[in-house]
Amino acid sequence: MLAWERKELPVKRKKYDWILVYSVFNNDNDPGILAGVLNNMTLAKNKTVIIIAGPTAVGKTTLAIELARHFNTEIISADSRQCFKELNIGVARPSEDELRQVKHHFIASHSIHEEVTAATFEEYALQKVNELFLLHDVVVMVGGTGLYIKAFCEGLDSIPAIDPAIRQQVMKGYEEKGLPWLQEEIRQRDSLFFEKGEIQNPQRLMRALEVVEATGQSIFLFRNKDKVKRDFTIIKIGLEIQKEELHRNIHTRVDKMIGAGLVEEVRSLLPYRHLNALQTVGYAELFEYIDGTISLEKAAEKIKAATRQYAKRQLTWFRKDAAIKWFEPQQVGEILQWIADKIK
RNA sequence: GGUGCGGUAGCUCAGUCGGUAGAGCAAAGGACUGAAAAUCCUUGUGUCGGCGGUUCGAUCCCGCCCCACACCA
Repeated sequence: MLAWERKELPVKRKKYDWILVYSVFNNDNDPGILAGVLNNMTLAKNKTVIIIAGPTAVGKTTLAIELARHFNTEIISADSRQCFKELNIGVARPSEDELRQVKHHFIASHSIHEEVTAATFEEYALQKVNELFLLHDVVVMVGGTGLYIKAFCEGLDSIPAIDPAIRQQVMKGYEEKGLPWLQEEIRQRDSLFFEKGEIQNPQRLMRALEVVEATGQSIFLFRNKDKVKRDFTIIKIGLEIQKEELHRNIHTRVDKMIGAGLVEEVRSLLPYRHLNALQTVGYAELFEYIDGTISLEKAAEKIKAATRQYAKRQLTWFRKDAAIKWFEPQQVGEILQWIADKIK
């Protein structure tokens, strides 16, 4: 067991490699590892991340495990809900058995009480990937959260961190005074966003407002800078199946989740229903059932519909990414062949 | 068997004092750089249960029939 492997080092990633070297020197005298560190620092260009994207219930987990075993490597999940340790059944976390087969990261790694965002993921995943590159040439990333994958591949714009007090004040204003207030604030402070932004979308308006308040600049002025170029190769694979089949998968999976005790899982999270992490398909609907507003059958129906809609949004997002090569989940041979061609 | 209430979009229902109809949800398409399983935008859809009658004109009024629900027998 490597001494550094378990530690979450609270450092910026620029310094990270040096800290690794330092800890390897101090805690581990395996020369192979040291060579790996040095090798990684000088020859990072030969490293590859294989990303598997696609809608929920298409079969991403199974393929990811197959690929990770083939390359004898580990998996970084890119899923905005499976990262919460309190959420299990409802977010279709990989089974114990699957997690035992291949080591996963960003699964049950955070708490619903933490603030986890695309920026959190970008930092976490970059750090993890560099760590894994010490021992592997290939790392597998799987997930359905398009924005997280994008943040990992291209980076987010460097907007300064916003004072939580400002954020709270903006959210409070919206809760109390509603959308017209938000629109009026934006009209006065950020005319650029008012003209070109999503003026009906409270979340975007609030973000834009907190950015002008904190920086004095329109959020749009932070945009469109050059994409970050990562010093490793990225291969993107998309999984897709016929819509009817996907819907069938979704429906049977929802029934299985409820059979597996999802209602109890949700009931135990009732005190935290206001948290962002619980604004999640499967949880929101069962809160209504527990409230007595709707029947269990109705809740199951709503979960199925919401999951179908979610899958559709994922597909809309991923389809516009021209870098993705699409396959059916069972085309493992073709996928491996395609990867081999890209890597060599 | 009798009485009552209803039959309108895929679903739940509104409506037309007679001039062939509209909401929500679902569906389809799309957007989306610190909430992203979130949030937001756009777009259909109809033999108005059936058959007759009255009327220039019926989904609406009248008659009969069919179906569902409730109650009474």
